[in-house]
Amino acid sequence: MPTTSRERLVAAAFELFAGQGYDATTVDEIATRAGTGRSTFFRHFPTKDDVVLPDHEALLRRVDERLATASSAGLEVALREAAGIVLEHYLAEGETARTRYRLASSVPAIRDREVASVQRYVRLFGKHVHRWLDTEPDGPLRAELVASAIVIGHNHVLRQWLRGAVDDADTTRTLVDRALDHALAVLRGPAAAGAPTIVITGGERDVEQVVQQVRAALGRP
Amino acid sequence: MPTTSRERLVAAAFELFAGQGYDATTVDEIATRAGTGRSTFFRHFPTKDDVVLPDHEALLRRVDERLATASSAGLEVALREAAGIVLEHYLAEGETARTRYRLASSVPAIRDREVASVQRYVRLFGKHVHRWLDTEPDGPLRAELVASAIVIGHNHVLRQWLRGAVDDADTTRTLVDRALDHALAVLRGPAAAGAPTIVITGGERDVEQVVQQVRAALGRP
DNA sequence: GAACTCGTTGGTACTCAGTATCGTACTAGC
DNA sequence: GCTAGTACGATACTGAGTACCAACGAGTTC
Repeated sequence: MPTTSRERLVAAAFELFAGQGYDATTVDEIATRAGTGRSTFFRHFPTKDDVVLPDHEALLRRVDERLATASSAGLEVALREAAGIVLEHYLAEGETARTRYRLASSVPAIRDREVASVQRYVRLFGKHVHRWLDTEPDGPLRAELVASAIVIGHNHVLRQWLRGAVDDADTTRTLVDRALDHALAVLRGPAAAGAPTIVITGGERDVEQVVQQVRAALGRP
Repeated sequence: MPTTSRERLVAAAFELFAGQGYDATTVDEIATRAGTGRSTFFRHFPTKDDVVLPDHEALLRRVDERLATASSAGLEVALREAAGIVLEHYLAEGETARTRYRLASSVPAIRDREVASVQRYVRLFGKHVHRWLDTEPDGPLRAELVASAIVIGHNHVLRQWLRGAVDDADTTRTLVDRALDHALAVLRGPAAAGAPTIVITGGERDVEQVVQQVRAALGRP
């Protein structure tokens, strides 16, 4: 079983971090346990954190590619699928992702790195959403809101899966879809200048019922 | 003018960072320029970054206090005022805040710290919004969305002021108010289970016009 | 005024992350 | 068999952050 030194380093790091904690573990120990030199560690990972962090670069690239090909009509689908790419990556990682999550929950250094990564996804989504909103009033702000809403919706459900509160992959996918309904409502509901914008989410969409609700909501029938 | 050593350290750090860059400046240099010892630096600031970062602790505490006293009816007002507390802090800081912004824009280490700080505000807002949404469906997710939307709206305008794109304080306040309209729309638009929830933002709220819009939107008149 | 706190400071020594560099072993291709 | 490229190990260095101790000055008490 001659795994690569990179893989051995990752395995050793996960074991040591779990066993004696992140701060109490030195890069020297990780390298020694992996049967390699300290130089090799830093040749594979720029910092100590990176050995347990996922490869966001590749993931961001794939998300970027999916969003870049989105047409105006297919924007929502593209956003959902882009979020799906990330979700599927984590689901495929399985237990590794969950171990990392527990680590990030207890080690501030790793948590901060993760937060910074999340920000990169928000910026990426924002870049593309902005392309579709740039003619609209408050386009840049709304693009940022939508992008962040999508990432939050996705991560909200992802965390449930990482914690083990949800275990089934299909259930997780369904929940993400529902969470993205909320997120995309932000996209559909611009604050128009002339005619008001109306967002209807959830429930049965019986016209007369909705109309009645509108009359009631506006207060003066 | 015997300023405290803490103040001298902050001043020295800003000067050196601006002059020769963040990475090229050592804590030793900062301490020497401030006419103090290296020990004194770390006695005042836990890390090198912290010397130029704002005192988020105090700010978070004040925001927390404002939100804690919010009644159900005054929730939106409380959220706006809480955001206002942060805005006023930056406006009062003036040029210092702008210098820090330029620093954070160019130094990844500082930018990451700022991103982590922003996350703390989101969590704080989320904690309080959650109290008001916990009976509603998808309360935790919606609370997170609203909290993040408020912080994004606030920061979106704040950044314009920091960059100097907006210079007048009153204009900035007005823009934040408008940005928070978008953010709070997320709060008002829950995805109800039975009856749909309807969010109407912007424009004239003439009932018949809205009803007509609803009929058109739902497609089957 | 001497002794006694107590908070602020400076100095020294240490650990460890991260960088730079050099020599070496292994492999591929000609 | 030779060479170019690549992965590796070892060493030495910088600088952030920690731990500890000794000194100084301003009260305070006897």
